[in-house]
Formats: sequence, C-alpha cells, structure tokens
Amino acid sequence: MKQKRPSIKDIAKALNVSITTISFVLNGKGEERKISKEVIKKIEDYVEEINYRPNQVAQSLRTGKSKILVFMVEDIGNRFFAKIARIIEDIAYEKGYKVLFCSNENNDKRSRELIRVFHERQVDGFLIIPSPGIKKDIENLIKSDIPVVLADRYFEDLDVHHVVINNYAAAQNATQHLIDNGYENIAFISIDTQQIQMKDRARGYRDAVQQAGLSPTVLELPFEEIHKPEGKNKIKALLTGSNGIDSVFFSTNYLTQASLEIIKELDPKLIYDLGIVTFDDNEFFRINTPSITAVAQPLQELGEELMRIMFKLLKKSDKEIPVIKSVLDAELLPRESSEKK
Amino acid sequence: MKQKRPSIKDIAKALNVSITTISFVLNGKGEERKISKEVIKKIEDYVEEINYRPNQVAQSLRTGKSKILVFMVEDIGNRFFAKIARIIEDIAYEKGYKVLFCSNENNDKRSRELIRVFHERQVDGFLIIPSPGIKKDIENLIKSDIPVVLADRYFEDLDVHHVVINNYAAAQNATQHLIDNGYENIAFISIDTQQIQMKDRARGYRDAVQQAGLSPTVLELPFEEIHKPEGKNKIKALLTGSNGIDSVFFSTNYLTQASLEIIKELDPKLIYDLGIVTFDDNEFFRINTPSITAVAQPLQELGEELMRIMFKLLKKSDKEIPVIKSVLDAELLPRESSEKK
DNA sequence: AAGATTTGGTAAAACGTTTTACTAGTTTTA
DNA sequence: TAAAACTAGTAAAACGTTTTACCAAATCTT
Repeated sequence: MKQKRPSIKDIAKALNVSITTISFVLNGKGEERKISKEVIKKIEDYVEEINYRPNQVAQSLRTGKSKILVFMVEDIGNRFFAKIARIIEDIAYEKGYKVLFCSNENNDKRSRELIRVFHERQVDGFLIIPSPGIKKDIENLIKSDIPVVLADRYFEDLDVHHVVINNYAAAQNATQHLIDNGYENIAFISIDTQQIQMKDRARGYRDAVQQAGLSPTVLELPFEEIHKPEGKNKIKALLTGSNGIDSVFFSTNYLTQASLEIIKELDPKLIYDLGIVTFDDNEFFRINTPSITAVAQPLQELGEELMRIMFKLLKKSDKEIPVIKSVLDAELLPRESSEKK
Repeated sequence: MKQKRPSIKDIAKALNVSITTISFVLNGKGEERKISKEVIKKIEDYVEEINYRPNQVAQSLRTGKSKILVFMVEDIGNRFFAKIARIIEDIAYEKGYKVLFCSNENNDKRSRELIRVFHERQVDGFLIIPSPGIKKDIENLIKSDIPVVLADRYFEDLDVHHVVINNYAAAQNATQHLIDNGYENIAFISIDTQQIQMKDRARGYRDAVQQAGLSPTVLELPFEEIHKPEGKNKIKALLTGSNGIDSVFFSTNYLTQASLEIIKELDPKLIYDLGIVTFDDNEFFRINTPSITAVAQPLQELGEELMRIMFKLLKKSDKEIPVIKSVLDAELLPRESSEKK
C-alpha cells in the first residue's frame, strides 16, 4: 500500500550500475565524469519512467544546503509585509528556493528564538526585518557565514547588507506637501522606538516643519499601546486638544488605521477637515472618502532588490562581497485628504 | 573561524560515552533505558554548556519527519489569507512546527507543482485552500498517507477533512438583510467558478431573493478578468444599466475592492445610494464613509480548527480518524452601506 | 550455587544522498 | 615496448541522527 519512494539504491539495483554513476548523471556530471552516452541515457530514461525525485532531506544533510530561505517580518498578517512576502515568494520559487515566513512581533525574544530555530534547520539565508535589539544576533549569524539581508531598517553601527527606502526624504517631502497645501499646524504621530526608519521619518518631518518656520508636534506611542485604550486616548487628546492641529502625518500604517477609526468615532466630519498623510499605501486609501494621501513604498522593487542581493550572496558565500546598502525612493501619492481645505 | 556545530559525536568524545546513550538522554528516554542519574546529569550539563542543538536535517532524514507544515493559499498577499496564516503560524510554532506558506494563484498547475515540491521535501502535513481542479492530486496525497486538511472550500465527491464556513446561510442572511432594509433590486457579483464556496454563496443569494419574490441579477466574472478592463466594464455596465439595481452583494473581497474603486470613479455620490454588502471583512470597512457592511469569517476560529484537526492527524497518522467536516458560522456586521436609504 | 533477571550501557545499521579515492582495461606517447 | 594517460566506471566514507540488537557485570530467585 504505502510503498516507499524509490531511492538511488533502487535505481542502481534495477539498472545494475553503481549509485555513484547515477548520482553523477543526475547532477549533470555525466559527461565530465566520462560516463558513456548509453549509460546516461539508460539512467535518464529510467528516472523519467519511475518519476524518481531525489530526497531533498538527504541532499541537505550531505551538502549542508537546504534551498530554503527565511523571511522574518513583524507580522505576516500586515498588508505591507504580506505583499512583500508574495513578491519574494515568487522570485524564490523561480530559482528553486522555498521561503519560510515568520512573524517576530517586533519582539527581540521572539526574533532570537526564530533565528535560532531556523539556523538549526540549516536554512540557506535570512531576509530579516529586524526588531530593535537583535544586533548581536544578526552579527553572530553573519559570523557563521550565512547570508543575511535586512529590509526596511538596519543598524547604524553594524555593516550588513540591507535595502531600505529613503525615509528622511520621503517624510520631509510628505510634510512639505502638507505645508505647500496651506497646513500650518502639522502633527506627527509615530511609534516610540529607536529604530532607524522611524527616527529618519521623524527627522524628515521635523526639518520640513522647522524650515517652514512652523513648530512641530510629535506624539510617539509605545508599540504595545497602539491598540489599547491608553494609546487611543493619547491620539484623541492630540486631535481634540487646544493645540489647533490642522493636519497629521502618520509614520506607519497601523497607526493610520487606528487613528482613522478614532477620528470616525470622535466626529465623522473631522476627517474632511483634517489634513492627512500616511506612510504606507493601501488599496482602500484610494477608495476612502476622502481618499487618503500616502507615501507608497516601492514594494515590488524592494522585494526584487532583496532577492537580488540574496542570490548574489548565495553564489559567493565568501564575504568577499562588499556590504550592499540599497536605498530606494518612496513615492508620494497626493489624494483628497491632503488637499487645501 | 567558521567552526562547525558540535554533533553528538563530539559530545560522545568529550564525555567518553557512546552516542547511543546521548541520543537516549536527549530524547528523554534516559530513565526508561536505565541510564544512571550521574550520566544523565553529566550529559545534560554538557549539552547545556556547549549549547548543543541537534541537527534537524539529520533527524528528519532518520525519522522521516520534518516538523514542517505547508499552508497553501490563493495569495499570501491577500488580507484574508495573510490573517489566517498568522494565526496558523502562531499555533504551529507553539507545538514546535514551522509553516511554509505558498500561493497557488488559484491555479491548478501551480498547485500541483507546489504539492509535488513539498511532498518531496517530506513536509509533515498540508493545509490547503484548493484550486478548482486538484482533486486527483489531493487524493494522491492522502493515499500516500500524509495529513491533509482543506480550508475555505472542499470537493463534494472527495472525502477529506476540511473546515469551511456555512456559505449558504451566510449569503442568504446577508441578502435577507438587504431585503429587510428595503432594497428590491439586489445584484450579486461573483466569480465564475465551480468551486463549492462560491456556488453556495450564489445559492444563498438566489434563494433569499426568490423567497422574497424579487428577481436575481447575477454577474459572474472569470477570475482572470477581475483586474482587467473587461471585468471593470462589466461591473460598470451592471451598475449604470437600465436594470435599476439598488444594491449589490459581493461574493469576495477582491471583487468588493475592485468595485468600490469603480464606483468611486464612476460617481462619488453613488456609494451613498447603493446598498452594499460584501463577503470578508476588512479594517477599512469600518473606517470608510459610508462604512461597509460585511460578512466576517471567523478567522481565529478557522485557523484554530484547522490546526486542531491537523494535530489530531499528525498524532494518529493512521487513517483511523473519520473524516472531519467542520462548518463554522460567519457573522454579518451591519454597517452604514446597507442601511435604508 | 546455578539460572534468570536487571542494570547500565555500547556497536552498528540505517535513513538517501554526494564525493573522494580507487581500479582494471584500453589507448597514447616517447 | 614500457610508461603514461585516458576511459568508464565503482567502493566506501561521510553528513548527524535514531534505533535495534546485543553484552558484561551485578543482583535476584529458588
């Protein structure tokens, strides 16, 4: 019933050749190893006939390569990461690699655990959206000579391949867009973190505001408060306070989402008056009334660039390759929410 | 520099015991196999000290188990699947399993290829959202005695574990909701497919409409037309035609998304007049003005149920387990888009 | 006190590959 | 014509585990 899959040994027995010969033929080394045309043909035909497929686990054990990559993100349920995941998946499969996705919750302990687990499993490379405190772990990973490419953010004092966007310019540009449209009291709502991408966005915002002679208003929420009452209340306070905020720039998609809900709850009319720009685009921003102005990250390009670097590293496992720091440009998509009111 | 990871053999050498003994201890069979307390302690301490981790590839080769599950969806970039993926991921990791996600594009060829590839890789189980024509492949998979659980849809004439929602009731209920709110000319926009979940939704719609003495209007788009001009034009025609449609029930999230865009483009006011209900919820439906009434599938429950069945199968690989057909209830979330106008 | 059982282990095979080192026979070279 | 080189392969080790089958010494049983 449950007959086992044929192995090289079975083929060897059936064809009366050694398993070595078969292995050579299967790996395209037939010519090189001076195996005769007839034997090659005989083996290839038989392999075709019984639909033999090498056992990849055995191959992995022997070669130390698994043809599996890991893509570690904050949350695979989040649109931004899920979309990139899909792009990466497609590229990887084309080249015979599989991708394991995992969510680190932007949590160091969880990141560490995941890295450990996959390192044990001999994955061939890591694509990582790093949580704030795993610099050491990334460093160790690289020391053990396994390809690592970071995405979305990186560590300033650790030389490792990464592809990010120009957060500073994008944020400055987005803020300037609000200024150009006549907004004078622009708030910046962000996450309280030391991560470089957020710090760059804050810098971009601040510089734009200050250069325009306006004064910044910054609200930075702890990551874990975002979906809790504390966080909500802080956002509410900012929007309804006596500070005269006329527009908001959100640094990331889940803040926008949470805030739009609060705005709707607070006063359904408010959304028409408030100027809004957000980081990270979403199909529903186009559909929404008013449609929401967004800084769209180049997801396709980002995924492609990540994989381009990864495959480069996989080819030359040597660290001969100088560190690649790829910086892409985001695109501001002006929509109704940031028009002059 | 690149010192290799310690293996059992290294431990054996260091402690002067056999690798057998170490293996027994590591697998918790120390007591059972009458290994002395001291030896057990010695081994455990040393393992801890050098932070030894067994090579999982070797374990897989030997045991035939990989501790990897596959979750095959239509598109991991789609919110519905990404959210379930996240839930599944969390449950799996808790039990020491990893999950490989892959997107089949609802395409049979791609599904087949993916199943083959992962079967070769000795994954321990498959969670599949099947494309229409892979019944045979699923059947073969089951024959080779590997756990398979289908989700979202199944094949009527193939007895295999699955967890779905009660699409008929949910669609009927959603349609009835529109009827109750005074809509009289309700269109149903769906995908042209023989897949059971869509057929059930269509049935639910038809029955509700007919029981109310109204007449059905159904538009079924070929899957590949959804994001193309052909599809768009058909939707446009339906919405602006002389048929007097006063409301629409969308059978799936990407249709809703595409249509909302068309509606906005066509006439920004239209969305306030048209009654709208959609399958699959989304955070932005709450935020949208008007907020969009949706049939929310119980994602958490769905993921949990899938994994509950999967683990049951993994324990008793025997097919002793009678086929589990789990049917969950979806929840209608009435919002502004379906209110009486 | 002789056989049976228990204790505390160990040796070696096996999982399915890849790869290194070898060989017997044939052909070429000098 | 003897040495060198090539041809067409093969045997066996290795990757790191698990597991079966075994063993010698100690203890128990009658």
